[in-house]
Amino acid sequence: MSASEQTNWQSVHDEVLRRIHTREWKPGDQIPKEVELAEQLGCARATVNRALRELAAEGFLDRRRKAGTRVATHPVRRAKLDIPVIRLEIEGRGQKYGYGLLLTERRTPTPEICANLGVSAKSDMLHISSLHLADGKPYMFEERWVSIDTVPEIVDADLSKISANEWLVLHAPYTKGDISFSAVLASELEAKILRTHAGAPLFLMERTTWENDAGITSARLLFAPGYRMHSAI
Amino acid sequence: MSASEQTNWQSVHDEVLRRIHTREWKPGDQIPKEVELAEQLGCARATVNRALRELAAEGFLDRRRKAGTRVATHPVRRAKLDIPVIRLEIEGRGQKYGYGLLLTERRTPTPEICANLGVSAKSDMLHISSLHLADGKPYMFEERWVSIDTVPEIVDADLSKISANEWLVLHAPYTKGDISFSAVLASELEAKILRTHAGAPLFLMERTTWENDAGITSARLLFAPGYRMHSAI
DNA sequence: TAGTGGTCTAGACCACGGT
DNA sequence: CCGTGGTCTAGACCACTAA
Repeated sequence: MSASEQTNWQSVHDEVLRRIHTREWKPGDQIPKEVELAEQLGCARATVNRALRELAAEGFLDRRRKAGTRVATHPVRRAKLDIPVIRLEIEGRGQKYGYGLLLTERRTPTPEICANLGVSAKSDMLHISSLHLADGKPYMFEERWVSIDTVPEIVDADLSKISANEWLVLHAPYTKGDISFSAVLASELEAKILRTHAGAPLFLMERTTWENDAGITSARLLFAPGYRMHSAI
Repeated sequence: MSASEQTNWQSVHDEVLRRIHTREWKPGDQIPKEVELAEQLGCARATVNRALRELAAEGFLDRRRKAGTRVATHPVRRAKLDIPVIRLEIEGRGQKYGYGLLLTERRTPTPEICANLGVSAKSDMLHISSLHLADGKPYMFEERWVSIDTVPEIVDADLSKISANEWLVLHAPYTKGDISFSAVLASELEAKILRTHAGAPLFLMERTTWENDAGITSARLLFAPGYRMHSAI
């Protein structure tokens, strides 16, 4: 405690976390106010503030003006999922990335897609199906709709060379996005594409993005059997 | 720019994000250094630093000493998943939470659990099966192993009243955790418990936690068909 | 209304890492 | 080496909110 030489915000962070872990401060307990902690630990209040702010963001503390800082009673753990471009995810594991464009068509969207993106049924959209491979094996089947109204440049992109996902990342930044995960059964067609059998359990990721309420894209990403998404908490 | 009245770190954050979104600053571009931005926006360098630090944490910027700050070329999106206690997740949606303990037994773990937790095959563990309900319907089936060596107090807990998950949150804080998500098929037993049919696609969440390399618990959480986990990005 | 966290400032020094 | 971000400090004022 007082004997520590280094008094940077990280050491304060770690010290507070230690006291929580050792149950010196229990869930629900009020901890000393910033000024007191700063005195105890021999640093400026701003330093303590930085440490406690991060701990609150990590879910370990609840802070409220006037009420003080308390150890979270139900430490909501926040898993941070990095959602990289698929190519980088595969290459990052040392596998060879492959990509195949299966279909592109320009047409009006299905009612479901309209609802997702919040666009009219007459929207001009690009429908893209593609397959991503890892070491030559099917890895993920992507079905995507892109709003041509919002991103007109997409019609000039060569989507046989660069995946729609990657093109969009570079050319159409979004301001808002939704992502969801679930489990589904492979249909006949999906099974064929992913080289598995109908009825196999597939991990499904659905993403929709907007630029200031203008729908950009809605995608359905179906991963081959055996896929696991993981993270540290 | 100069006309803005409010110059807090959030306005700097938003202004920089705006310049990225409007492609005034494109992926890979170097942006002005902190001192320059502080001058431009009429605030202290610390304020700019705070804003840019958050943007870097959000994945929009890459920052390196001496090399300066650049717009991220592949904006890795970070989805923040809140992993609350199941009871709160259900109650938070306004549904009635129910819980039933199916089985507890004290025994040595399976080889798979040993591998997950990194413990010996002779460990003293508690094996717990339970079912969580939302509005009376099966919601999640939990199968959990808890190390009695690491958390001896668990044997005195009344797990018919409080779920092991919730008990652990209150009494056994962890320092490290893994979480993974995948899709599996329901077995006969699992189908019966979740009141569905064998072969249904189920969303599986697996969690393992440690306290300084001492394994605490490993859990397999099987969600009823139709479960979707989602998040904003 | 008063106490607590939230933030800003100006200045300083440090640490990393291009050149 | 030396420029850039990373951090600390002391002090100040503000904003929220419990009492």
